[in-house]
Amino acid sequence: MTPPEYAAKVLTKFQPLLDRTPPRKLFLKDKNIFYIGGDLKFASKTTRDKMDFVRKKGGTVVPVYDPSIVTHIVTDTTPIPTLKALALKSLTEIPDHIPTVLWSWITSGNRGKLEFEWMHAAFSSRIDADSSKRSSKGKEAQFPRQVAGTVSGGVTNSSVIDDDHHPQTPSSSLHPSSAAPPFSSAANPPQRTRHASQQCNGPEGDPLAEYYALAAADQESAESNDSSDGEMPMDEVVKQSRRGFTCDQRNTDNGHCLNQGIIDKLQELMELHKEKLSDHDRWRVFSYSKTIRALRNHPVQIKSYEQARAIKGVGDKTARKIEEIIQTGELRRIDWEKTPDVESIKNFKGIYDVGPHTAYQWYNAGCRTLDDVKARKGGITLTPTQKIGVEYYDDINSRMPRSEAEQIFNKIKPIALEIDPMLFIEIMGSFRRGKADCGDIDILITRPTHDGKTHAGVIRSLLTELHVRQIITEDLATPDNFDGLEATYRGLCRLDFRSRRRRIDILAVPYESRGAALLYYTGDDIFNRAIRYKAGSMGYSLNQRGLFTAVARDPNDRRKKLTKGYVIASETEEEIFKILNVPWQEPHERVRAV
DNA sequence: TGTCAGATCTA
DNA sequence: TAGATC
DNA sequence: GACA
Ligand SMILES: O=c1ccn([C@H]2C[C@H](O)[C@@H](COP(=O)(O)OP(=O)(O)OP(=O)(O)O)O2)c(=O)[nH]1
Ligand SMILES: [Mg+2]
Repeated sequence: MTPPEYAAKVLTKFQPLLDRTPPRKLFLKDKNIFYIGGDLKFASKTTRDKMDFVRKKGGTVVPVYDPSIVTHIVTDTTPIPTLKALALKSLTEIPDHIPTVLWSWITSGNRGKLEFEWMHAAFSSRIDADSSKRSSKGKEAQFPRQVAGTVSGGVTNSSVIDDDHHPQTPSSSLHPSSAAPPFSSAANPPQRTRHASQQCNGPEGDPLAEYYALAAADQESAESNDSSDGEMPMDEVVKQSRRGFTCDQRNTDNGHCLNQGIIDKLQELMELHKEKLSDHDRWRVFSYSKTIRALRNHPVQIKSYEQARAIKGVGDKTARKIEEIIQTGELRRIDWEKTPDVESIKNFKGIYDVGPHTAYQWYNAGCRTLDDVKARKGGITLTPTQKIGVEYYDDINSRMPRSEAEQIFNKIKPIALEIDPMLFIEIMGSFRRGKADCGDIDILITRPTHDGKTHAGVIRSLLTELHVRQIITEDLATPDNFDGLEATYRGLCRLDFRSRRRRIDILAVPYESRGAALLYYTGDDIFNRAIRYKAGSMGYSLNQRGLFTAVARDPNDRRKKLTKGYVIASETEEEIFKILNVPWQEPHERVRAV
């Protein structure tokens, strides 16, 4: 568990406490305090009293320093211990919107109203730090949107906004500044109807106590090796990386999200970028999805550019967008990206085996609707797979209840076991993650070799049998080798003759690869990419066969492997997690998609 | 400025 | 090899 | 789009 996660947990856990005291006395409401007492590892009596005080006044005590969460650092000690507590090497690394104040600032609230932060600045060098600081960054000029119609007849809609020339904010002249309603109305009301509950009391009445030990322990293990850069921590200096690995961070079980308004807008924009063709747009989607995930797990309402910017993965551009959403409730870039092709492209891509390239090809051939495609308008051609995709368009694009996936699997499994009772056959993907609905059925097959036999040949038998029984009805992609230990199959299947068609995938792997295969096939896809990325950053390579070391890559084309490397783990998921220093997560915890 | 996962199947 | 998909 |  990472420090921010502790913070998040604590924050959500004690939110209900805020309800008790009359609002006007809660002068620390919305303040997230990181308090630095005398001793880091041990919360002394007075420290605990102070924390209690903070909470009583509506504040939140954050047990671990995370600049994206903390609003105030309260310290009565000198810079050195303070920096140590923050894991920073210089006071200048503290963002300007987080003031470092003395305890006296907190108590000043007792006189009716908190005094100015600068009056209680702990360090003169940071006297200018101010929590009320808002973006006030150099405002970007406004740009007129270019000829709107340029792309419509054009070929490659790649969301061609070169950011240097067309900033995210289209001119208001085109979108007559229709004074949008303040964002607050949309995102504000975290109706606190619940009351403080019993569960909040930990040992000794300090509900945070249990977290200190955990956090401290975790700090050590996390910071000692997992700097997310994979570089050696040279000195004592631990610099706060802005990069982290998505696979390391579980989702916080946020019932409701304080930043839903922001998320909705960014998501809408992301969905538009998904329909574009260029690599640039693909990476934007990658980036936005990261931001959205971060916002989902963020326990605090984002209220400023600075606050947004403090979140890992949120850079200048996105922070500006968030600021716009906060201030106006709108995001003009959405209208910019909402080009006429988006809808057609989205529909075309719904056809199985049609991706961005084919979709635009057809669009440029004059197709606009599915009927156009069916009519082969513009002389377009379809592959056999795509024809199946058109025929079962609706089936393929609907998800099935978990129970149906289970029923189908329960038909398939006995058939497989009849072929070879020693088979290991499991249902994977979203089903294994416990999802209530499944986009398809993913089946993993392998077989122990203790008795000197293998599952060679069973894929052929199984597929044949499933066809005969009309469980599998169409093939989409058949294995390279039907009789090997490795095979991937894709097709359509159905529970019975009156059921919808469902997508089915079968993966067979050698027994030694079962751990890596389980890991891969459980996903989700984002989690896989993240853990593989982490592996790569640590000098390993991870795929469905195993975790490899010493994989040499072509420096010119990094996708090309020069050496296969050596397997160092593949039989269990656990060993792979362990080596990669990824906290163990059950399948249902490996959800990263937004 | 390069990287953001790594593999299989099809045409 | 590129495109689509897992 | 973000980050090293
Ligand atoms: O780009 C991808 C897609 C999928 N997978 C892995 C993870 C995923 O869990 C599994 C099965 O893929 P599928 O497309 O079936 O996803 P799912 O997680 O099962 O979700 P759904 O319910 O949409 O099928 O294959 C990847 O590693 N990368
Ligand atoms: Mg699936």
